[in-house]
Amino acid sequence: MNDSFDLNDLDIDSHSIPQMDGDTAQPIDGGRLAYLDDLNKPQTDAVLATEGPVLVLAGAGTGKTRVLTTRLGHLVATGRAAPWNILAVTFTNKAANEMRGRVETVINQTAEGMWLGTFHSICVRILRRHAELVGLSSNFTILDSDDTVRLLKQLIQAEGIDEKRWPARQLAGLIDRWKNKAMSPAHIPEDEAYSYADGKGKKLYALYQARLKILNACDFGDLLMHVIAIFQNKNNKDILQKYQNQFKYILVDEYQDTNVAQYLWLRLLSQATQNICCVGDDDQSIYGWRGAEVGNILRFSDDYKGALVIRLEQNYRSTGHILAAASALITKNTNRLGKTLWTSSGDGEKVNVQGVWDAPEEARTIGDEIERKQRENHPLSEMAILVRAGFQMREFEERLITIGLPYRVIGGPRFYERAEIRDAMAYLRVIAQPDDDLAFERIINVPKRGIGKTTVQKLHEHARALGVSMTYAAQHMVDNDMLPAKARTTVSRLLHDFQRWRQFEAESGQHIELTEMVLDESGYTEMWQNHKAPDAPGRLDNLKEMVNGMAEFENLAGFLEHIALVMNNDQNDTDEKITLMTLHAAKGLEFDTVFLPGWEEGIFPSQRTLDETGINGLEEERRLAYVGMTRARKKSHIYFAGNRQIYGQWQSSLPSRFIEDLPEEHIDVEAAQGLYSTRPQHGWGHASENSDDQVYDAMSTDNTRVGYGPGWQRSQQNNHYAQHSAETTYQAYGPKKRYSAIEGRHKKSSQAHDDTAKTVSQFAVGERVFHEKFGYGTVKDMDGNKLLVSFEKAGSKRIVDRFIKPA
DNA sequence: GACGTCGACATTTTT
DNA sequence: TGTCGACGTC
Repeated sequence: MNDSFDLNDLDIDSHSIPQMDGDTAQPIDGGRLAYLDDLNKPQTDAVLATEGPVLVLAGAGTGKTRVLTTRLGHLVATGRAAPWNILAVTFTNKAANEMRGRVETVINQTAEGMWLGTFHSICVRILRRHAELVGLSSNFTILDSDDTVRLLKQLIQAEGIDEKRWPARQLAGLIDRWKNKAMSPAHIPEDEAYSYADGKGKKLYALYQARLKILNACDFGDLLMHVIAIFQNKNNKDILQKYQNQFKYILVDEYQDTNVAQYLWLRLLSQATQNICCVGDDDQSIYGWRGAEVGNILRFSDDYKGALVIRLEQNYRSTGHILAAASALITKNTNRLGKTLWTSSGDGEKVNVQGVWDAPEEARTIGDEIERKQRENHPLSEMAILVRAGFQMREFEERLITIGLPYRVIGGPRFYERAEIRDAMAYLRVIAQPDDDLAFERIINVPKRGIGKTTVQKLHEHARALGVSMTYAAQHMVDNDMLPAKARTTVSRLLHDFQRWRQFEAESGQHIELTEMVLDESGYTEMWQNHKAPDAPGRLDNLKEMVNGMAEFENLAGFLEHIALVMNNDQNDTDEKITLMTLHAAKGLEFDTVFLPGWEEGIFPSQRTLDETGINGLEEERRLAYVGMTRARKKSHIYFAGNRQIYGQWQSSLPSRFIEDLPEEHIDVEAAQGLYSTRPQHGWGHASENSDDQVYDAMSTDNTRVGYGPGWQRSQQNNHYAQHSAETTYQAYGPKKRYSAIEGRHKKSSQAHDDTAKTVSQFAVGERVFHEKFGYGTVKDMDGNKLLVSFEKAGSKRIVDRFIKPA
């Protein structure tokens, strides 16, 4: 897929690439090195092969991070390189932080000076030094995707393009993809330019870049692109050479996730020494859709002649059956380098594959299994439910709430994406960088100061006419009396405020005091104090949290940069909770038990992926399945439902083809006799002898009936469950007393929580309560600590009282 | 500026 | 079937 760019075109070939003779990658025979003691042979080789290009193919659970950190430590400990001679790049800040911590353990000293960070953070560091070479000043702002979209929206409007037909988001995606491929506006081929607004894509891209320059801003893609441009510019060859000389050893984590731009960047930096060690696993490449090129890792040996390829194949994580099933699955992929994972930890338990009637039953089954394991003292923190897509989560959340199991969702809205945080940040950004129009515009009327659309429009036009930023234009308009009296006073006051804050920052450098001052004097805090929305106090708390968090940073600039690059929400709570997240988010993590629901055609593999990217997409989906299965240490459960509601429509579904990729000897197929093996002729079915409590639940979950779709008739012929379901359907519409009668039976089945059920709840019927997820509601009924709450927005829910607060 | 209505849309996501 | 954004009205 790399034919989309051309090395000659991008001028990489103007620098000669020295060829290695291959011998330089031999392990050296040093004295006894304690940190090597616990490494196996290939791991040791990977650490010791310091010279020349090395590709470490690290299968899931084979001790990749350990090799990386030991290698880094080894380079320093043996004096091969000073910390600042080492460049180690990762994709996420989390990975970078973890690596830093572990390197320090290995070498028993701080890794200070080492260039260890994400591609983006390292690029920022380089770019701040040479910003003027790409027309920026060194205090440039880093825009996030939200800013980018808002900026593009303005440009699209200015071009008179129908924003409905050609959404800004789409253009943002397109530009991002171009940047991932290291394509500047000049590089966009004609046919690609036509993929947006009848050929205006290329022009808008150019306009956007021009606008960014005026704003003294960069988006994420630019961080890489600008550095590449600087490195490739013949007028300053010395800069690339300087970095090539400095970085004697380069390490790259998750190499399979690199995109074209990152690949080029690495090639430019590594050409002189060829001392580059890339670690990755082609079988875990799951980010092709956001620009990652598996081809980079597949091609490594061609790119770097004489490269040493080391395979880490001993798996220390999963037991035999899990590993064998996952390995069998992944061998169905054609485009891979190939590894044979093995373990010495014994067979363990087979992978459990289970068919269920529908999504509610899937959630119930998993909930029951979690409770069963909990009774056997398995910690909740060692269990995870991994879904393909976010919409699958809801079912599980509701079930876990109903049965009272604590859970945590990874992903979702992040701290720094909250409106109040972004507003506060916008004030700080304008202080730090007056040209930051996007920030200025965001808060010009927040809190309300009576600067409406008209005034903003005038500022815009004036700024464009003068070719300056809005802050400057505003000052100009105030000075030259170009605004109506009222607007003039307000704008003038705001500009004065900013000047005062800027001055305070410059003189005192007290960024925390500054922030408190700004939030107070701007009236922002007051705005939320007076706000009557139920979440207003929470927002004030978030602001406090932000201010507290600032203590970690030396100054305002440091803080702003951190926020721009580290948008993560440190969810380091180690509480006893089940983890619920997407398969993508699970990469790199591990749990004793993993639940993998929704293995159905259309969902997993995702129909959309299949439609859009065909066989490559299918293989990526399969890798995702592989990633999911290999997260489990001891037990992996796979589920598929025969019916699922999609966009409100009941649809019958077929088990995922990935299930058929799993060898029979490594799985046990439960409660689905004649179902799994006879797909698809007989459709699916469910042959379990269901107990009454499940019938109750099938009804209570949607309060009317269980799923009813084309699968229904087929399943009726051969199992009890369909009959129960039929009865449930009837009951649901029947007299209400049946509800509580069956409820009694349900209680029997969840003994794990019956101890709490005997306690008396602090709440009373009729009391108004609040729930984090469902909002406000009223207690309608109670049974011990289980309440029936009618929520204003979310409808009636049965919830254990510890999830509820008094309103 | 708060609120209601209508229509489009509906994977995965880090920096 | 639900949500969210855009738009229009009081």
